[in-house]
Amino acid sequence: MANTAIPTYDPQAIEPRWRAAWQKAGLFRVTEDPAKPKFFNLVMFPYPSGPLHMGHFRNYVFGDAFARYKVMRGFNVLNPFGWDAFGLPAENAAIQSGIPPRISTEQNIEISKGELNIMGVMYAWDREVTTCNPDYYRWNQWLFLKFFERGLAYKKLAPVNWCPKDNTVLANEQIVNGRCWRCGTPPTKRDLEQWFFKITAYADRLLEGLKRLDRWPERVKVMQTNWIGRSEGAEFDFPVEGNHPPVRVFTTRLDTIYGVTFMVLAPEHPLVPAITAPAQRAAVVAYLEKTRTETEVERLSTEHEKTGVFTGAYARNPFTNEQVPIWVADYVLATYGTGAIMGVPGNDARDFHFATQHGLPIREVVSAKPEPIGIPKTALELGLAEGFAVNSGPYRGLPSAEALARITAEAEGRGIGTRTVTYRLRDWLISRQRYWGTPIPIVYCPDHGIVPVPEADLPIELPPFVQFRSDGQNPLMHMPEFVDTICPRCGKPAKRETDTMDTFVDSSWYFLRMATGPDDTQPFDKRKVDYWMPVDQYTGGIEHAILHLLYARFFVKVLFDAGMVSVDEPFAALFSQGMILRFGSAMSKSKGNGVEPNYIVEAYGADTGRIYELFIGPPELDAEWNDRGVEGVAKFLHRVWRLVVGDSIEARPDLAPVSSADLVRKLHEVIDKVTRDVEGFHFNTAMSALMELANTMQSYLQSGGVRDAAWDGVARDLTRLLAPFAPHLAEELWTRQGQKGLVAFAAWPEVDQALLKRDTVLLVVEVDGKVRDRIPVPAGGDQARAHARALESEKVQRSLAGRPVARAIYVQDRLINLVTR
RNA sequence: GCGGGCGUAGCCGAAUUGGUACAGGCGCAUGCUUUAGGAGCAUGUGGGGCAACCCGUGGAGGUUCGAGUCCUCUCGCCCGCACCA
Repeated sequence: MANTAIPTYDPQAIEPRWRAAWQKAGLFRVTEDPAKPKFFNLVMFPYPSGPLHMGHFRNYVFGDAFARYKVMRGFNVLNPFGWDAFGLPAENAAIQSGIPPRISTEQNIEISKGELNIMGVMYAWDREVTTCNPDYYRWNQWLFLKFFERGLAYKKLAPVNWCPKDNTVLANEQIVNGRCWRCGTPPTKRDLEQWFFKITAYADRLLEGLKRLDRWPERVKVMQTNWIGRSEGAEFDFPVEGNHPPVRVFTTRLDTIYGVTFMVLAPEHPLVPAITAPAQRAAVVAYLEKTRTETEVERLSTEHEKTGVFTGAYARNPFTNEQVPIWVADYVLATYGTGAIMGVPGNDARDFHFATQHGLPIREVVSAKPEPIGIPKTALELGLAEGFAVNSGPYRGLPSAEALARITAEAEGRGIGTRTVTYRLRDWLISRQRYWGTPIPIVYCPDHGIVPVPEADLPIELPPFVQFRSDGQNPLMHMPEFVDTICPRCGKPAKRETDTMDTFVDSSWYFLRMATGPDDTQPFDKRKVDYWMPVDQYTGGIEHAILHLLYARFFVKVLFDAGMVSVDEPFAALFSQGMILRFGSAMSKSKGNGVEPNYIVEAYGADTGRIYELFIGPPELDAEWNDRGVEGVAKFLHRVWRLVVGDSIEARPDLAPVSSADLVRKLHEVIDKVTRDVEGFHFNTAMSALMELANTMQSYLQSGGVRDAAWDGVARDLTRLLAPFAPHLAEELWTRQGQKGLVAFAAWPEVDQALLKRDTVLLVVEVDGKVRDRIPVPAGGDQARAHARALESEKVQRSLAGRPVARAIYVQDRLINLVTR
């Protein structure tokens, strides 16, 4: 059947030519043109780890296809890329290999860029951002100073999470299941002076903003909401017997105050040493030592065991005037609320376990009825805590909510408590005791203490070449030429901060830099940023649901308050794509289950790889890579080639004929479907619609259809529909169809609603809800006519078996249901 | 434990508001091509039954003319949070 005069589809021969053409034509080269509608399309920029695999490409192919589509829809599309280039892997690799991070990073970027290119993934490279370049990180330092000026960057001594493997501290967000997010090592606690960003000041704004993000996945919003963990309650003072200050507790259930039978302080609570009685001192000290040396994992593993010791001190319940013992226990966290709680074992499952374990009394204060019904025996029954206050003095018999309101009012009236809101969110710890990051622009002066580096002295450059140490310490600490400086205020000798910034600082504003392009005078250009922001479509992995996406939102809110940007949410629409799995787990270098882009390009061509990634499954779900599936896509593209370029097609007169009108209608159905699917990021169903169109074109030719003008129109539109997804093939076909210019810049096909209409539809006929026949009827017909036609059907008559039709349900052009009962 | 989501063919998966269950791909079967192989192309393909028909979206009920879709219960799987007072 192969006609030697017709060239076959040879992707390796055509693809490089079209990539050169796009570069020459400036695909994705943009300027801020107020006359055109803008579209900021962004994929999360990666860490430059060198060779990519097809798992990485899912994100890039989605982004590239979507950006190309938006160009065809007439938008001024900003489609930039960059490298989140600071961070531990390069430094750790350098310690192993001796190659400086700067060099290995550059090499890795070149490798990755080459692979993006051969897959036809194009970007506005003139706006590339590489975070480890001084012309980027100097603006990190500049922004740090702005945060410092606004009181949003501060230093404090705090018990922090220390990763002994990575030799650095970690932010709370970077502890995943009690382990370091990067290397999986259980962190230990250390008391260190560290730099923080005051993200807690924005807790409510970060929550409120989520409500407006209607084009974000629900699960990401839920995760962020839980992470921020807002809870309303009251702070409340318990006087301590003896000459001690009162202990302040936070509770959301002040209505249970009559049930307090003990109090608990966190081991790190500052009052613990002061109030501990001499007789208990040894036991308390031993307990503090034990909790201190335990890792998070060890504390988690003893989850159900509520350890603690009595301090020997007593507090007084201001409502009952009862004496209650004060304990220390590590189930109370120093970093949440006030670091102290009132123990209400009759209503709180944790307090119940603690009381049971240590023989403390349990009193019923919440009951299902307005009178006591007896203490619940299991923790399960606790926590179902809404009911009526009982054993609660003047408040007994009141519903929980009312008791809460009244007791809170009394506490406020007596000046011993106030309504407060507490968050689970902690301030963002940004110090890292590592070399490969942005130096924090601070100087320590013996006379002036913490002194910010003046803007004019920026950047504080990271020494490009350093001697790494076997003990894992930050090499900067041991470089006098870096550390020794003078105080910007008094000129006397002073020391530089040697900690560097968390790399999540770098990624919190890179999109603003991309919206600006190269600029020596400022971190970003407000005019350009106002034009491009917010990001209209942001695509990346779910692993950043909290970390990066929360930090970036925080940054933009701060910059909004500073008048530097005009939006306070950076990402209008977010898409979190699933991973590509192979042999059951995520593709990765270490597992050796990656598929290399080079292999795909050489074996099938870049377009096959791209379409397969789009077709493999629902974009938001993980998908298993299947080598045979790739071949199926390759067959599809070969078929498209034969159809469009004009190879002969075997006639099949035995098949149901496809008319020219059928073909054109199918085209418009597919235009409609693909357009809606792409807008909704349903690339898998968009690809299957394109396959259907090709199958219909095949059937048309098989049943004797000819390649006339209508056919040519269909072929041209198929080419345009393919352009964002199989861009090389589409360009080649476009040229072979005699079209001028690049299909990349052609207009996206429009649906002709009139052509979607059918003259005749197949009406489903049901009898008592069961499908009995399908009959052709004129489209848009009325019920009476359809009913009459349905009754003519032999199959319908057989089903009715003479029974009268009691009523009929009619859905125009879809079905008629004849009901006999 | 709390929160979110998901169970459809041998496999991956489609199905506006409740209206023809299974589009598209893989696999499989058959055929074509003088094709050296597991290549290429085409056709067919949920199960049962000779047929008329019957059955079929994890399971059991329910609402409805009509349920993959809505409701109740139940089983299984995945993800997130996890002593947050």
